[in-house]
Amino acid sequence: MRILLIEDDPEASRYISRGLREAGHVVALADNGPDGLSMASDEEHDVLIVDRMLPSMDGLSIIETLRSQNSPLPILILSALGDLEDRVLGLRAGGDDYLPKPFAFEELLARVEALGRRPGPGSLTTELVVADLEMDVLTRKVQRANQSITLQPREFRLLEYLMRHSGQVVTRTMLLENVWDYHFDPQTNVIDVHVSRLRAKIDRDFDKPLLHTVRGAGYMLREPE
Amino acid sequence: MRILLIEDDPEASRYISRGLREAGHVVALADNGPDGLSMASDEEHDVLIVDRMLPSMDGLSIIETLRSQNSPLPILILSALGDLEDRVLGLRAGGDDYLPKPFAFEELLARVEALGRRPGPGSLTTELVVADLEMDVLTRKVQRANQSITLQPREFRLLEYLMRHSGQVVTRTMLLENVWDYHFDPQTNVIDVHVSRLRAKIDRDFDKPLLHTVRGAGYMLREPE
DNA sequence: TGATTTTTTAACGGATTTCTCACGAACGAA
DNA sequence: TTCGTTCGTGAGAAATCCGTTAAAAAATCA
Repeated sequence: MRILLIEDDPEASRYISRGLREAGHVVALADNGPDGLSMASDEEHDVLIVDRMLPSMDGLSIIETLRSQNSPLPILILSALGDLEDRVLGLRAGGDDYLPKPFAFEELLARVEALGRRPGPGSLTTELVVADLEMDVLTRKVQRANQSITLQPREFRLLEYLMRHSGQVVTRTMLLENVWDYHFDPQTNVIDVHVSRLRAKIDRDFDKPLLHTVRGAGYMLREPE
Repeated sequence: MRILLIEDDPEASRYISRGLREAGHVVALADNGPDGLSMASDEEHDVLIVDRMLPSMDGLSIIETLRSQNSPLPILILSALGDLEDRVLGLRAGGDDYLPKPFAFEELLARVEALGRRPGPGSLTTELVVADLEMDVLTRKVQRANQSITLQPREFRLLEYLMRHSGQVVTRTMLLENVWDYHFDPQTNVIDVHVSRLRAKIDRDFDKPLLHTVRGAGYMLREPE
């Protein structure tokens, strides 16, 4: 795997790159923000590891710049700040994972490899189609049978997730995790309520329902027979 | 993957175990330290997830005890304490990875799977086949001889478990643990009832039965001669 | 800030699923 | 065969799950 490491501290840099190489990866180094950014823009790498704090250009700025250029590169943020708030900041800026320093090298390796394995955000399609239901993620337009449908933001995320997993059963846990960003069970029926409203919009006025409940398991969006 | 979870908070416990099961793992639960420790000593698990803070016996003590018994079990520590000192303590005690609460469920999953040294969810078998009986775990479709079969959720779990252990005798205890999440004997014939109904669906209308009872021992799903 | 929109919670009914119970059948040992 | 045990099945009871509505809470925007 080709990994780009942006890290100003030479000692940390040597330690990390050495370990990654031993694990069979190809590592490129940048010891400052601007250099790192231009290297990252080349799209020659599979994963970017970036230090949160850099002298000239902050790690977060690098991430923001890359994301504004629509770079799909998976990014792991290293930081001396371990608190939740900082984690959230990093992930909001467009980071994919966050590792507080100091860390066990194994942990770094596991996360980097996990990031590299998954298809980056850039590889996502922006136009989703299931039967006569269509969604354009960029313009946020949704149509069924060429009739335009207006969705609330949460309904939109819900439908997007269902469409990206059409033909599969989507469990409640998956929805909480990916549509609500809840990492616990809220003990309420939020999901049911939103599914109900979504149904009213995409299924009620049409012949064949697309959104099916799989009792005891979750929901499934699928093409009618 | 067989995962042992030691967690006293029932809500967290339910949430985590449910998600792990949905990802295709087999989860055993302990809600206190001593129970967890004795279960962990059985060497029946591939990964241990343990809460750092437990009422009676601290998570760290469990880890230390296991390590002193030379257990090689990979251990993931969950903790509300996110600071460095606590991480180091945990890893020193013999933990392999450390995850501060709150966490994204997918992060937990990725780490657990990394620890278990198995390729991620992609390689999990989602299509099970025994003779002319087929199950797709993702779409929840079950067919025998290309005839579609509708199962209730519990029947589905039961059949999935039997198929994943086809050719082996599956005991009642195994079923209670893994299909019902019971860690005690309910003193009723739940299992018999469900096996009976499952048989009606997968065996009754077909020539060769696949699901056999092994008197005094349990059941076995296997290919006909 | 206050008004409006959006999301979440709560309550309840209906439907489905699961469990329990009772009893009969099958099995194996003497 | 007979007896004790284990297993299978049908039917009803109990528990659970899901959908809807309305109202409260939170977020957004002017």
